[in-house]
Amino acid sequence: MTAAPELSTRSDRAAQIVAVARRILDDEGVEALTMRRVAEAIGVRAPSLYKHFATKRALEAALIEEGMVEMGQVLHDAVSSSPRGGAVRSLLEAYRRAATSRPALYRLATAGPLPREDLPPGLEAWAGEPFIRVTGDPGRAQALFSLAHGLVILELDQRFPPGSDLGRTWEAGAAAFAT
Amino acid sequence: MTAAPELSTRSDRAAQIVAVARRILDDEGVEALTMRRVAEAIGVRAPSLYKHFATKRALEAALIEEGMVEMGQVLHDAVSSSPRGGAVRSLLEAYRRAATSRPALYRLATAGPLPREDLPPGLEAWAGEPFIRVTGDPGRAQALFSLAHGLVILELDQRFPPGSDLGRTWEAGAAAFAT
DNA sequence: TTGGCTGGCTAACGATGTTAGCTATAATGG
DNA sequence: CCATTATAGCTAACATCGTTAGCCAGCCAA
Repeated sequence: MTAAPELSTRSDRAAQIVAVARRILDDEGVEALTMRRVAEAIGVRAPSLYKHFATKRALEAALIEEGMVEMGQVLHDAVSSSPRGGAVRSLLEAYRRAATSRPALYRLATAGPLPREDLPPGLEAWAGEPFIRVTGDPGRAQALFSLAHGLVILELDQRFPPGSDLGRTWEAGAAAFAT
Repeated sequence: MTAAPELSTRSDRAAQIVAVARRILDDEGVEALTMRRVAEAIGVRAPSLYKHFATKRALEAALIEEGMVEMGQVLHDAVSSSPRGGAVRSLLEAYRRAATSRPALYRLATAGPLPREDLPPGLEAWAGEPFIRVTGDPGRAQALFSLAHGLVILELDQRFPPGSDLGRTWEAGAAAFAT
């Protein structure tokens, strides 16, 4: 219910860099996201990017911020419009769809430690709110988030044995947390 | 209950390389695991390693195999010796302890796609068996595994907000899946 | 006019995985 | 017992990566 936090403001050039990086990430995958590749797509040389982002990690943080905003919005919408008693399922469905439709960004945003110092304060909490709304309890919220993330990341990485019925797997997860 | 599958056999040198790589991984973290670092610790030059492992990924696969065997053994033991009705909790506790005591190996073994072609057949299924024993259903087993993995990886990556009571989070997860 | 800021550039560094090509030693077969 | 072949090391090098140093052109304010 809380309003989305203030997002970072960027110069035109910086915004363009982020947009181009995002397109490369979505279209060509995470291994294509190199400073030289981003620079080339803009029509500039790699070292020039460092006039706008101190490090590749900082550029990634901008992408992570974008990903968290989109994901948070999707999840807030999902729980707001969920049918009576079906909030957990709506949340999990929305989570799965949002993550698998931008797999590289999801991975970038969730693998490894969060660069919290490069993210707007409050963003993390805001994006996680839907889990609290749906469970009513911080411990249960974090457990449900862990389940959702585990399901998504294992699905993206094809860690389930080939031929697994992932629909049943997600359903079993939802059933465990349904009220 | 199934017996552990046959493991890979290696020459003395290959086994030594894996052992050294494992020590570096455990003691110095994943970013220290480079071909040159491993070679140096053995007293050899990096290109010589390629006489024993075709690629770094193949060496990592050997480490992943080791990790899956250790983890599988721990989980099998945990469900075998679990008190009546407490199998889910025993399994989750064992999973958490085994993963967090070798964080770099756990990450290596679970981040990104499995190099299935470099792993002994049956190992993956054997390591996952305890989840089926405890849930009685493949869908629920995969969901419980997803929860365990999500909890562990988010904990290792410090993705939970600082100050979180992870004990409560794990307990909430166990409660959702307890029979 | 001058001085500094902005944002490009080239050249280069060090690290990484990996390959090519050479060589010494060990094993094997006639 | 010698000849050959496989094993396992070596050096040199390559391409790619993030990143830094140092230079310079243009613009804007004092």
